[in-house]
Amino acid sequence: MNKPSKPSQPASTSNFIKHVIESDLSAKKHIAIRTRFPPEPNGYLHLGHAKSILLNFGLAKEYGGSCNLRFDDTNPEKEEQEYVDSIIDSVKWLGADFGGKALYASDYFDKMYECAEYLVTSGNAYVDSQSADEMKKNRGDFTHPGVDSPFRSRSSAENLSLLKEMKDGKHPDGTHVLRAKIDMKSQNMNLRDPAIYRIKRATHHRTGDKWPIYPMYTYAHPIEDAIERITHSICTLEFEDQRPFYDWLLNKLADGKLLERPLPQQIEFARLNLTHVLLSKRLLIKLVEDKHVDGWDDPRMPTLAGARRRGYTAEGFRRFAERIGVSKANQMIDYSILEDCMREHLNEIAPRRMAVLDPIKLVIENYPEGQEELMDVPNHPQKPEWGKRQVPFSRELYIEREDFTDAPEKGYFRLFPGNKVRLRYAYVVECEGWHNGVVRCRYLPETRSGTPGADSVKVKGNIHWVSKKHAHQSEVRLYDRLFSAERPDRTEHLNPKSLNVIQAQLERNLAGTEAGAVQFERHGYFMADRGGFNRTVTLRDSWTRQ
RNA sequence: UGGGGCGUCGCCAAGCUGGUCUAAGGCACCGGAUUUUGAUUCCGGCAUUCCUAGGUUCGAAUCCUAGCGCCCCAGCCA
Repeated sequence: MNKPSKPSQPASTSNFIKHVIESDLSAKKHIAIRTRFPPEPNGYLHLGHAKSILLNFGLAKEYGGSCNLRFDDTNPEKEEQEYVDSIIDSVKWLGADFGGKALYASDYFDKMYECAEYLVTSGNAYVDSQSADEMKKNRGDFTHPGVDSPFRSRSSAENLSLLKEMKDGKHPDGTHVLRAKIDMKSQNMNLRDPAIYRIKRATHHRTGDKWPIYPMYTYAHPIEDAIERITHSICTLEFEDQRPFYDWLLNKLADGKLLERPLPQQIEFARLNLTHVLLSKRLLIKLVEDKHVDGWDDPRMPTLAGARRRGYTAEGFRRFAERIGVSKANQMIDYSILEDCMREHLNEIAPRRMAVLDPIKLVIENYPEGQEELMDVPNHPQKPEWGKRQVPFSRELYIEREDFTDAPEKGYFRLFPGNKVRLRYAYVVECEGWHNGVVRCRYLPETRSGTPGADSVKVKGNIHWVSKKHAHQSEVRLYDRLFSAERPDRTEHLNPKSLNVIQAQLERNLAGTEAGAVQFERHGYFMADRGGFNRTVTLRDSWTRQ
């Protein structure tokens, strides 16, 4: 018997973020690092978020620092408590330690507003009263510099009273916006006086109707980081152009003594791209609303809630994150890598069971009618310490339709007339033929597993079975990828065969409330869910692949 | 088109203050061994080459120059 696999211990490879952290630490810039995972509560967490979560929390753990879970709830129109709850749930499930207390950008609204007044009085921000269209027009484009707003030169006294009026709800939505005063001619579009506060009469899921104005992400995020004393603010590549503003803002505010140094540093990495999955929030919502799937936690969904029901494990995700690494080069990861990580972990933790998914009957003609035996079956062939269980054996069994053929192709070594095969953990049988949909064979009594004669007859094939009389019928959901296209971007790419619900015959030990992950031998890993089993991932198969 | 990034084996990815790089590791793939899961495990193989072309140097994936390719930016979204 093989030794249990040793836990794969990938020498945690280095990456550019670790270099920055290590040099900051050795330069004593920080005594300990603090990172953060800052989702907007406007949807369910998906596979892409897993990379970010594992990166941020992983770094904190590796360097003995900490990592905050912070909701970036600055746009009340899109955000809901339902999302907050599901996000917390998923983050915990992934095993991330955020100290048990989630933080909220909305808790800093007062401080942010105070900072805004400072910016206005120090001449670094102004209230613009152009329409959105005018602002857009005056921003210019890649080749043309923007032009200053006619309101750009308002006095700071006027700006301050206008800002206060905005805050006090004296102006309708869209009539004014607070802008940072930087450079309308900057080559970086983000520095052409970015909007930092807008008037928006929307009820916030936490602050209710207290605020008629809300800070923009661009403005809020750096302040959130600084307030929480984040040392390394890790985000995805598309925010690179935002970094100059991040630094500009924080330095102004630190100069004004509104924030403390050392200031957080933004670092960008490439987001996860996976083949065959779609992570666009808009389309994910469409899948749910148009009932292409059964909710956000449908096991086919690329959400963490769905992955969990599918049977994916947090440890599997950790291995995945370790495998794919972190860099600034856009990556396109094949979905099979994720599956392989799950398979690798499940192989270590899933007890083995027998289940016939596509049953046909097999009758052992020379086995006494009415006789039953209990076979000792190991719960995990590589882990004898997991013990054995007893599985009833009798004259009539279910076997897998695929395990019999009357016209064997070259290389096929399972059941066909004249061939011998072992009924796993039981006897070797010889196939006599096939009649009325029933496979007939004779068993060799001396070959019972575990007895001295077990190996007296050598066979290549080894198939699983379930005693017909003792079988436990159950619903099993076989999942395939949701999208057949490698890079799906519309519902037309949906795989019509992504779900196949069947009634399977399981060994009776699978009945009842036994939970968690199991391996159906020779099939794959399955997760008990809602009265049945979900196929998490199949076993590797070098035969049908040929 | 202006700006910001990125380009090392089929997919990721170390290396990038020049020599120990005829380039680490993982996945995939190809052998071969073990195996009562065509699974697992084990052992072996797998880039004279680092987007291209020049240059600097005794010596370059690492420095310089010029190209090429891909990604991101013109929300009162995040």
